[in-house]
Amino acid sequence: MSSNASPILNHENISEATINRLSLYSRLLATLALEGVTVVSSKELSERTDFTATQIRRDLAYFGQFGKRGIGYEVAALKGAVDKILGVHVPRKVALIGVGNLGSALLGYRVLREHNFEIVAAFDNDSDKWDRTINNVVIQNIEELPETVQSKQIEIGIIAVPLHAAQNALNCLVAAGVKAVLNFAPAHLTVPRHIKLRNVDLSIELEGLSYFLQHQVP
Amino acid sequence: MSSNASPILNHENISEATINRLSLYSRLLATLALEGVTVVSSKELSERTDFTATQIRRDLAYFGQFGKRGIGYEVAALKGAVDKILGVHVPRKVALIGVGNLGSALLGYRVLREHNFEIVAAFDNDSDKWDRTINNVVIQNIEELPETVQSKQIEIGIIAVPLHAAQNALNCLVAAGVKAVLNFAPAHLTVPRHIKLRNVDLSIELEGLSYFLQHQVP
DNA sequence: TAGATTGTTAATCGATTAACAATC
DNA sequence: TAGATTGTTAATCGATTAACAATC
Repeated sequence: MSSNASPILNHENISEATINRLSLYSRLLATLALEGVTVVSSKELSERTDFTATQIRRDLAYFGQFGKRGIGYEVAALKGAVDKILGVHVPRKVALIGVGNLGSALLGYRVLREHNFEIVAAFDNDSDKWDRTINNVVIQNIEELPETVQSKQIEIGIIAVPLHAAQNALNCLVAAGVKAVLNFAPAHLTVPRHIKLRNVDLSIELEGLSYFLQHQVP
Repeated sequence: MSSNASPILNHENISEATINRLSLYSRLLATLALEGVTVVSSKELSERTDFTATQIRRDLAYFGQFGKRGIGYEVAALKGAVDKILGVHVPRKVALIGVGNLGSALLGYRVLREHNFEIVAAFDNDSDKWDRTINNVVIQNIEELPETVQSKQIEIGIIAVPLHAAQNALNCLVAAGVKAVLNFAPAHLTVPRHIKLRNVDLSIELEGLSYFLQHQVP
């Protein structure tokens, strides 16, 4: 009745590339479900992605056996399994550091909510902003961060401060006890090993495009 | 006088990982220059990044010889060389597809300008928006895209439309002749091989954090 | 049963790292 | 010269792919 067969093994060594691909599989499976597809083979999945059928089967096999030989994968069940592996259904509480243009936008950003990330506290070092409310979140003094992380059981920090303030924001978050950080500042930040840092860094994307355009054969 | 020794070899097979690291080197070198550092060794660079000294020397060696044995690298010269490899100084013209919240924000976004990406045309399929001007860019009917790409020598498309319209936007851009695309829609898009597609996909970052939190040893 | 497709092993490929000769 | 550090080769490591037995 409850969740079935597939025991999600906690292999230590799943590569980040594999996890990123799982994200794409989840999205593709959602699309297929909308199209009314109920069963899909690794070959069909590969035709709609950049990945080989073998790689897809390999990625899934790290976590269990989800298919039927000779048949393929049941779309809904596989989507459920992948989402469970990713842990996307577990709600996560977030502290936002920096309530400027970007930070304010993030407070109302649907994609965060859709992934069960809830911003439950926001901080800024501009005292004029303290006690103002955006999207039901009160802006606080950064000094209150440790206590708030504790009392609200916050696991994640989002950095939306200017470049020069980013490393300090990160240090505050780590000291306050968050476990993971999403960084929007275009800065190279240093984190202790037990903290997961993910960068949303437009600069890298733009420079990647520049390189491609510069070096393509005309 | 003009640019010196380092002939930037157009190796076919530089990995994307290497290019992404070059971006970070560029940023780190900028920081070092601000700090007044004029010469730096690969060992010192490695201490301020996640990368080993060997890997840094290896990455640079793909493109030429930039250091002095026994000494290290001259910060300003190396930054110049890396930026030249990345092609960041070459101005690029951009067409924006989708002038909603995100698209409007991108029209005024400094990071694009700082990387010499100039949005010179914007398109939307809402006819109410046509002929309105944002940041000196007139919003056009998407049907005018091919002609505009041609006449304005646009190389890059930015997709800022809702999920369901993203693949169509991409198809239009490719048909119009752009060479590279930056996609902000959280969609898995299909491109011909000769087009470079880079995704700014918050979903992947969020799901990566979810996975980490779900599977970390407590 | 015959055909299809998975899950997995073994082979290959590519990227990282260690080691070191060249040289400042 | 002695010490330091690069650029590069060879060894290692890890990730992808090919091949195939298991099985629906």
